[in-house]
Amino acid sequence: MSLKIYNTLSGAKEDFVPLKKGEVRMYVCGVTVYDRCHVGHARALLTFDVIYRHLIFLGYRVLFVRNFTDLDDKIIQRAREEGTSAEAIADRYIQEFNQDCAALGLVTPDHEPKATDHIREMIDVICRLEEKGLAYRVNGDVFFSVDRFAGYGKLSRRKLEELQAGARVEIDERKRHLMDFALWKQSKPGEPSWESPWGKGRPGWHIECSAMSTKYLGQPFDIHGGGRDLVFPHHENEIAQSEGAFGVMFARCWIHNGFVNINQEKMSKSLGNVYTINEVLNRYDAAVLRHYILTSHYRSPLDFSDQGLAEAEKCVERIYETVDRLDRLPQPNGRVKPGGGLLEEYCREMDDDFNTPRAIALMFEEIRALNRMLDEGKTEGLISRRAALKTVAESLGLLQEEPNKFFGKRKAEWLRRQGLSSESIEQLICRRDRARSEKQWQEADRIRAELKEKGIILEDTPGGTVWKVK
RNA sequence: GGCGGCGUACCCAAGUGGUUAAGGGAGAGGUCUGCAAAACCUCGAUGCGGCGGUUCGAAUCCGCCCGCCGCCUCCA
Repeated sequence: MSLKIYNTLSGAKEDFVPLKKGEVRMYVCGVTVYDRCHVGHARALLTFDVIYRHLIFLGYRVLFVRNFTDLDDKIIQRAREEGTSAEAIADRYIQEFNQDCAALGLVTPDHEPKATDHIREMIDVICRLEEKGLAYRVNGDVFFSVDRFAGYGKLSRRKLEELQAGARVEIDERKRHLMDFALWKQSKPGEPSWESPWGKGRPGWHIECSAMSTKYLGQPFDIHGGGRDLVFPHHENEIAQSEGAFGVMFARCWIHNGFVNINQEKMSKSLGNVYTINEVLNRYDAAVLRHYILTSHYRSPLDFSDQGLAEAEKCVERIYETVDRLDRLPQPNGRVKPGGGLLEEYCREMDDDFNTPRAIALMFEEIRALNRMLDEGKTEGLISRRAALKTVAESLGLLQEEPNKFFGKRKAEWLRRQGLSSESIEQLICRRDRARSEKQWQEADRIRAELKEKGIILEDTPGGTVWKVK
């Protein structure tokens, strides 16, 4: 049993063997901080969060780096529009990003380098490229010379001729080859700029990831990830720069997540169909969004919809309900060894290119089995199976809090919106219980209907009446 | 124009050569319950966009066709 990962570089699932035994070095392209993050970002973040969690589950030490692109045309433009500095824009959206990540329950990378903190390193890489004849200057700009790098196109499986034939890029006459790209740009007035061997300017987009990944992870390193859209040109160019500069392989395994669509269309600002993470999390628990995203395989396109979110919410409630039931069983002292076979099956599915839909299916099969045991009062093996279920749910990041807290949050939020107090509800429940004990069913049902009007559902359990939100 | 992907039940979504095509949601029937709710049980695609082909055997491989999408330009 071993981990297999689909490697964009080879176009096939491969056995994953890290460079150093027991240790994985992973770099994931982060965000350009010029606006709020949307569910597309959430998918990328969650995909690599789960990949990270599975690597940890397998017992690897993981060194995880995710960058911030805080230097970019869009940031500069935004700053101009708002009459502020690029730095202020970047800072604001880094903060927003950190809030989103915390709300999503993501693990924190070991390093989150910012491009602007690594100008020196980028300049060093560009100098190396110049020395090797892979870069050339035009006035204050420096370009990478794609046809001097033999492997250009190997990640996106494109040939330079094909790119040339179909390119719709604006032709920059100063470039030797149409696909040459900027390593360093001469700064225009009012733009952020740094001193360099080529005069005042700023780095091109791709060079930051080459410089920062190598700084924190060395070269080569094990996993490089990001959204599908980054395959070309971003990652292709990173490879060209890094392998060109250092003469050794850059990243060994490339992982790319699929896109989020809205009604079969790409989510984009121009189409006006963007859901921000914040908007979704105002309406649903983070586990709901996570569950929704993980029920599709990470490489498939995912169609985002309100109906999908609502369904995911029911699934997540089911998980928490079951864990809640299980948690009422005795809690033995000391560690319980997870049992029942779930862990092995879970591992097998996740080892197959992170098949989270299958992993979730297994979890629900176990949930059904455990609920049945609880219904029938069978307890043999239940404690260890509970431990296994929780381990799996935690490893997927779907179970990050106690059921009480999960349901409590929803109740509190509902009460706040409805302007109700929990006391008033408890009171009604008390009255109903009294009516029930006196077999005044009409009165009891009237109170239940009254609460239902307010979106509150009652459950009469052997341990008393509990209430839930809708 | 080049490259790549997708089309599985009412909806979402696994499965990529071999017993009865996962799982979830919705729906129907049932158990439990004063009645409910939750949970559990049962049912649900003789068929995997269409047509051919390869094979003892295909949702799964090949060809063609139809429909949809992405990348080639900033983009998760």
